[in-house]
Parts: sequence; C-alpha cells; structure tokens
Amino acid sequence: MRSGFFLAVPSIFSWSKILKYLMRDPHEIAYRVEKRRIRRGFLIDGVKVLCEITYHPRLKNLSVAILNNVVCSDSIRAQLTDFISDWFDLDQDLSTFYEMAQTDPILHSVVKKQAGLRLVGIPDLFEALVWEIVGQEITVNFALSLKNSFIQKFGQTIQYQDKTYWIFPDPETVAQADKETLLGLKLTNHKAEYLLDISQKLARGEMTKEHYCQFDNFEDAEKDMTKIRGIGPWTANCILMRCIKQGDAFPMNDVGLLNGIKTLEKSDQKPSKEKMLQLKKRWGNWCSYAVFYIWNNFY
DNA sequence: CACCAGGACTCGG
DNA sequence: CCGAGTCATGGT
Repeated sequence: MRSGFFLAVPSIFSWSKILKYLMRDPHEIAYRVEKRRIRRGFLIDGVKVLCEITYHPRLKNLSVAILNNVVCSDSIRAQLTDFISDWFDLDQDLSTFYEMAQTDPILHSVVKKQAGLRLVGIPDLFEALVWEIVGQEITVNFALSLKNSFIQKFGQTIQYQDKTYWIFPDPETVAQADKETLLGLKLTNHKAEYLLDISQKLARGEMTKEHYCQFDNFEDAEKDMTKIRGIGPWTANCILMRCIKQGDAFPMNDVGLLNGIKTLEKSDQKPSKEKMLQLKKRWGNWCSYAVFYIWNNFY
C-alpha cells in the first residue's frame, strides 16, 4: 500500500545540482540518494515514516511517496510538506538573485556554474544545531563523518527491502546521554558539553525554531542566539541561513567563504573585513544564497 | 613536525 | 570592544 502526494517546483530549479550537493558525502546516512531519488526516514507523531522523493521534469513537480506501511494522514502530509519545502527552499523565487548575480563580478561565474541549485536547508533546528556545532573549526569531510557516527549512536532505524534507513535523533534521546558517550564519538570536550546542554534545552522546550523565526532582522536573531553557550557568530549565522532562512545571514569570518572569494577574485590573500562588510551590503537579502553558492562552487 | 580546517571560550587590557 | 592564548581531531 503506497500513499503520497505532489509538490510543485519553482521555475529556477535543478534537481541534478541538488542531488550533487546531497551526494557530496558517499557515506551519508541521514538520507539515501539512489537513481535520482531521495529516501529519508522520519519520526512523525511517534510513527516511523520512510519517504521517497522523485522529480518529474515534465510535470515540474516532486512526488513524495511513503514506502513503508503507513497511511499518509493529513498531519503526516503537512509535516512532510513543510520539511521538504524547507529542505529545497521551494517557496523562494530566485529571479532577483539571478538578476543581481548577472552583473556581480564575484557571483557571475558562480551562478552560471550552479544554475538552479537551491539553498539546501536543515529544516529541523536540532539537526541544524548538531551539524553546525560539530562542524566548528574542522574540515567538512571530518564533520560529515562525525555527524554520521552521531546519527548511528542515537538514531532509530527503519528496515525496508534489506536496507537500513536512519532517522535523525531526538534531542530527548541525546539529552539523556552522558558526556563520555559523546566523547567516544571523537567530539571535543567543549562540543560534547555544548551538545548536551542544547539537547536539554530543546527537550525542555527552552529553545524552539518558532522563537528564532520571530525576529525580522538577522542581527537581533544572532544576538539572541549567541547567548547560548557553544553558539558563536559563525554558528548563529549558519543556522539562520540554513534553518531559519534569514536571507541576510552572513558568516563573514567563515574560512571556506573567505577562501572561496579569494579564489574567485584570483587574489593572493583573503578579503579584508571591510571588503566583507561591503559584500554584505551589496548582496543584502541574498547573502545566504551567495554564501551557499560560493561554498559549493569548488566542490 | 607544522599547519590548516565552513570556531568558541575565557581572560587581561 | 579586541587580541592573544587555549582547546584538541585528522588530513596533508
């Protein structure tokens, strides 16, 4: 028994570019990409749901099918719709970004090369926090491998046709762990403490995505978010970019961003702070897209 | 061995 | 507010 639904796709949209991004880690277990389809497991209203997303170019839509034996209730459908729309940023019109990029010396080639890539978000606040905190000051590849061990340590699984699908852990589960368990994943002392602390805050309802979505400018949201131990300016901006979807979020000191701009400008040194402030102003509400495109331009 | 990788904290000034 | 020192994994 299969059940599912469809989601319309915006005009500037490249499934291939999205899949390429999603396949940057061959060992990724938060989802699985196979034959141009994405499968991902969820825990929705206490029920394990395995869904498969397929792109239909002619119909310009995505089909979302539930593979395991679960009826697609209105609630499940609504939550999957929210998640997937957020994941691939389906509700955003990129035309003004592309217009701006056309005459922008840095973005021009980047947008051309990655035409149709959407800002791949991290819809779940806990997952975004884990990813960004784990990723502090290490290479992306190392961060990806740590994230996978984290999921395998705390996540539940769905078995389907001889394959295992992992569900990203709940904060409640991680909140009950002891620090040694996290240290065993090769996280540093600091990161283990940050993650325990934040899991407990989420589990107790002291941190919610809705709260951070209330701010209408990113400065206020950043200021509020950096009150939390373990969240500095870089982490706050990354979460605002990829989870809260603040267009003007801009991790200005990010090493990858600085190196990317350096390469694009064929310069022998990283851009200055003044230069970065100029770019922030120039890119305005499209800063987050600019950053995401630059990050992925050299992969 | 040094240095870097999509940083954050504390503390002294 | 800012700079230096500290933390501490893994690849090159």
